[in-house]
Amino acid sequence: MGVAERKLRAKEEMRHLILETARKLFLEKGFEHTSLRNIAEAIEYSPATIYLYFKDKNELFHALHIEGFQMMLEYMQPLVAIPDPFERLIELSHTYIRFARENPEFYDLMFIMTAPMDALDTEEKWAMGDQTFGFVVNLIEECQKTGRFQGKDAYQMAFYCWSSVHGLVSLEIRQRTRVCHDEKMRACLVEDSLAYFIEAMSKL
Amino acid sequence: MGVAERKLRAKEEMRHLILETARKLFLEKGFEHTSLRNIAEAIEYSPATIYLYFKDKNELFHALHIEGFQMMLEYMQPLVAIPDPFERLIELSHTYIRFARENPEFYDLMFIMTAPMDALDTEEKWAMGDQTFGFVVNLIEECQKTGRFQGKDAYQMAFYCWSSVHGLVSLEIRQRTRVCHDEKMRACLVEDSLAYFIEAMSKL
DNA sequence: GACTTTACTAAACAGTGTTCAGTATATTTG
DNA sequence: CAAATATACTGAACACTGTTTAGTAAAGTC
Repeated sequence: MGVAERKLRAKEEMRHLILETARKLFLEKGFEHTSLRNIAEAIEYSPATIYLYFKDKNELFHALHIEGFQMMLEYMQPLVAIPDPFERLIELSHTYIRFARENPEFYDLMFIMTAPMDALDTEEKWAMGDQTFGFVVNLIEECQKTGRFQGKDAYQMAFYCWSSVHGLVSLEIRQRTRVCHDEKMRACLVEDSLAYFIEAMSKL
Repeated sequence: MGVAERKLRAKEEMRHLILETARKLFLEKGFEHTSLRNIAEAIEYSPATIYLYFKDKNELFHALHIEGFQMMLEYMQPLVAIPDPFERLIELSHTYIRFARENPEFYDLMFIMTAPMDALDTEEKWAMGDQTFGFVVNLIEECQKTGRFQGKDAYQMAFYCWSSVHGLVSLEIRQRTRVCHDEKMRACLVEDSLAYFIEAMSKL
């Protein structure tokens, strides 16, 4: 019978509504300044209702952080057109930084905040991160076929690349570029450091 | 007259008591699970008293994060005995990681959390970070005198080094090393990546 | 001894995430 | 169709949080 199916669909729609409203509010006012009560008010339901669709706030964060990875994937789409894997790796770094800068709240959620990770059970792995990371590993392996990164472990190398770019971006997002007094220099601190990274990679 | 001096001393002692108690509780239960009320209870004063010594919670965090930099400085002390600047740079990286691992809460406060930075006024610079960063810049300049990093900007290079090591450490602290399923590999993910970084540095 | 300053606090305010008993509606069953 | 059950939702409470303010009691000054 179609009743059960309709109910299931309604339940999923409600989940979606909560998620989209949460995302909208988070992007408008930031994570720090958005509460479950704000979200509940926006969808015109009681706060308790949210708990019928998400175990707790961390699980809501976790669901949103999956959306973040999908967004990131869209950013990365154009990269497939670049034939040379090393050039693709360089462009990946630039795109990664651009994603972080254009979506700082999402970047925070995906790679800095603890909340979405707390929603994972102990010993449960980080599926979204895992999948995305897999692409980088493959890319490194492709680079190795063209003679680069010889004798290096692709997995290890991928982590190194990721952490290098994350280091730059996360310092900027969390305001630590304020060590730099010169405003002009601060603006290109990340880009110029990335240039050093790329130079280093080309020599490895 | 000695009355004013005694009062000033008492005020400073009280500030110190709050700070030390806060530090103790933060290290015991973590920042997330320690409130101003907890701290007030521990020192057997009312929560409102804390506001006579600190503008708000962020300022307390800021005061603590200065203590963190002093702790870090102590970690770095033995490095002065290393004559070669590049070797000193390498050892600095290792020590930095060791500090982060042995004091994750402090590392978080110093380089990841936004709270202590929010305590700074707009356009006010980050004094502690600035001072510490200065040492790295000097170290890079010394390296340049021995022929390394030619044609690179020392300041820019220092930021690149810092961000590289921070990237590794912050991913670990904020649980993103969970992308790695293999527990054994995960344990040395940071160290092995650091080895790649050092190799890259030696070729720059 | 009266006046003022200082150090402190009780209580409230406005918010947070979360739980649970209860209700109204929708669906299924006899 | 009526009774029983299942579903979706909520009001109100709980136990917190950071922060402010009016008021108090002691200490210091004149």
